[in-house]
Amino acid sequence: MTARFPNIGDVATAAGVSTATVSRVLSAPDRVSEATRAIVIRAIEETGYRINHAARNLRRRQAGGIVVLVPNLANPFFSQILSGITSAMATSGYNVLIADTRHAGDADHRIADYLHNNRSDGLIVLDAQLPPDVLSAGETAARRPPIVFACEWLDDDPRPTVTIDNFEGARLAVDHLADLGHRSIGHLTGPPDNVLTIARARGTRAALAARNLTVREDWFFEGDFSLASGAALAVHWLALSERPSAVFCASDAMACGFIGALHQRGVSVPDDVSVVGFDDIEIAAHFVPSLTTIAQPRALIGETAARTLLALLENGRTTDVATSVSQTLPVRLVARESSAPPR
Amino acid sequence: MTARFPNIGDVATAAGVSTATVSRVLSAPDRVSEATRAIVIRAIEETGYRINHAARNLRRRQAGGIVVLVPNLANPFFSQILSGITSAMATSGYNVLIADTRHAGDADHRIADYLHNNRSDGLIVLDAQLPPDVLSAGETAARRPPIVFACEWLDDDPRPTVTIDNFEGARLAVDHLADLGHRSIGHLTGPPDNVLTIARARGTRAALAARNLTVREDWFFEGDFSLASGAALAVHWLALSERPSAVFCASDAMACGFIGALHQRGVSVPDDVSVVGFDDIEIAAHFVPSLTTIAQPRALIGETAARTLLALLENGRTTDVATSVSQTLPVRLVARESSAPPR
DNA sequence: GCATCTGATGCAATCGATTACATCGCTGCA
DNA sequence: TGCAGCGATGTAATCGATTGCATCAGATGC
Repeated sequence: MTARFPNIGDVATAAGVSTATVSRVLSAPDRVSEATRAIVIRAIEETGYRINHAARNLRRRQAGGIVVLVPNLANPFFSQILSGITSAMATSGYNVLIADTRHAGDADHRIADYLHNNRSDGLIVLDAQLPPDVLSAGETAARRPPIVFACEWLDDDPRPTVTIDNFEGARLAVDHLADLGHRSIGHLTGPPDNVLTIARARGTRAALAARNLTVREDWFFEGDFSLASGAALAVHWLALSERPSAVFCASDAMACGFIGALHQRGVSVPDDVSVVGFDDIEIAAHFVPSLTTIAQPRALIGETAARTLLALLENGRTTDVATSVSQTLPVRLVARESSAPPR
Repeated sequence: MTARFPNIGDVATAAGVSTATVSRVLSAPDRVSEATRAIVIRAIEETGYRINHAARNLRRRQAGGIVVLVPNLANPFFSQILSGITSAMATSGYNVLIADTRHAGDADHRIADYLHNNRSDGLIVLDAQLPPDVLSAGETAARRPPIVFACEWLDDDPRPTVTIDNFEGARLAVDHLADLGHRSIGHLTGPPDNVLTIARARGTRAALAARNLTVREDWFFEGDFSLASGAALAVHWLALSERPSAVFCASDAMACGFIGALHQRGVSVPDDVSVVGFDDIEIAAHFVPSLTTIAQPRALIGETAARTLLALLENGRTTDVATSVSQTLPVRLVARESSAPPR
């Protein structure tokens, strides 16, 4: 019914060459004489030929795409990392599939499916809390596409990882508050088994200790990085008989939720309590009050992860060098209105 | 070097049947006797067989995925729509590719590539401001995969579109402010050639007129939906000799940017000026002050668009019915702290 | 002038799943 | 008994690009 799309054979006929030559013009232009190449390119344009990726991928025994496993697409923190990934992947020829690991529709078997070679050529994993059997570097790993971890990581895992220095970030936050004169500092954490939570909480404890400030367990509140959890923890904080004069939140979202809920209850930031966030998401600079936070180079994290994966893929095609590098990107403190000297 | 993955032939051998039967178990289970089906399924499990999508797509002459064109991945407004789309697509077998149309890496030719049938089986377009030749329903359209527009649309375009009632949303916002007693109401718009901008501005003007309130052109400010533009327009607003007592912003992001910048300059919301946003993004409820806004059913928009596209794809396979429906989803006002009676 | 080499190109097998068509065995009816 | 009909299954062509190997023309060397 509908006219067939031109295929490589049609181009070959139009150019008066064989399909092999057309294919070479597409994938290895150097192996074709300049004159022939020009003719073929013209024929491609005239026929309106578009390469059929399914056929190419089948023959090349590849999937043609990489998959990004992200814990929560709706979190603006991740969208900018995705931006960096897609930007770095744009010219590579690989498709970028994004899968929300916490999403109902994306059941476990679906994720496991992505881990299979003929579904994707590689993965960037932003969620290290997936079931261990899914991510383990175990025996079936040979059948799996290469994985690059970003933001989160698995302890003692040899695979390449792109992270920031979370420990240092927490130290910067606590030092900043201590420098302002705060002696009582609380901390809102992420989910307890999360590596980021652990690293940031350790950094917080270490920095407090280094400043000779007491580490009070009842000033550590367990959240989950979300706006809602920050708001919920504000209620717990208000219920304390003795409240810290400053709170370091393990994410900007929690910080915003926390400040918002305090505001609803007539508690003012930074007058009544100073707040420092983590991430420097876009809203941080515009929040009321604007949010002091630890900035992560989000786009750079994404780009770096993507480039590392591309290198792995390239490597896999040629030699079998085990490219395993861990890259730690810098964080910095951005001081804004939400932190001030205690009253 | 690496052991080959089991293919459909290996499964056939293991089960003692032909590849055709295995294929039928996979794609048309009804056409295989129950006994054989059980044997084949066992063989699939034993061999660890995974279907090769490249081969299937090649044979079926399809791309195996749909593409979502989104103007800005980093905007949280879109991420929830994407959530809805991926959720509705999860069980369909189609991959979901996300392309950021405003992103440097995604040049025009790349987008045009997606518009070609053998690159994607269908598109969901959230950005109606792409170059007209890219989206036009013109002569080459037959060679193109079906398109569903969502959020934004092209006027007089026959293709299916999922939107909300922007005109009504603007009316709700203005009526709310008028009900509170505001007689002078300004409006921050999106980019001037955007359909949403136009519809919301028309709704604003109509509602003002219906209330016998003057429509003052110097109280209409041109933004671009972003946080930064909201902040920039706050400066312009402050420069007015006569300021409206309320401002309706065409996006929550602009509203937050606007309020944040006013706060920096000592102007308080809602005491000095009431603000209403549009979208009800997650932060709206947690902002300081919490933001009165027009809520859009974001996940539902995504799901509806996805389902419409799936219906189109299904249709295309059987009959050639021109499925062309426009669906308008409801909006509602969420009153919060940022709007109050004028002083 | 002839053998050899090199670069360009063509031939044809191949990747793995699907599906039109053929086949086979069985039931049921005349 | 014979044959149509039907459900289940097998055979083999097919989708479109890639690539190992063969071929060929022209250049180079002796």
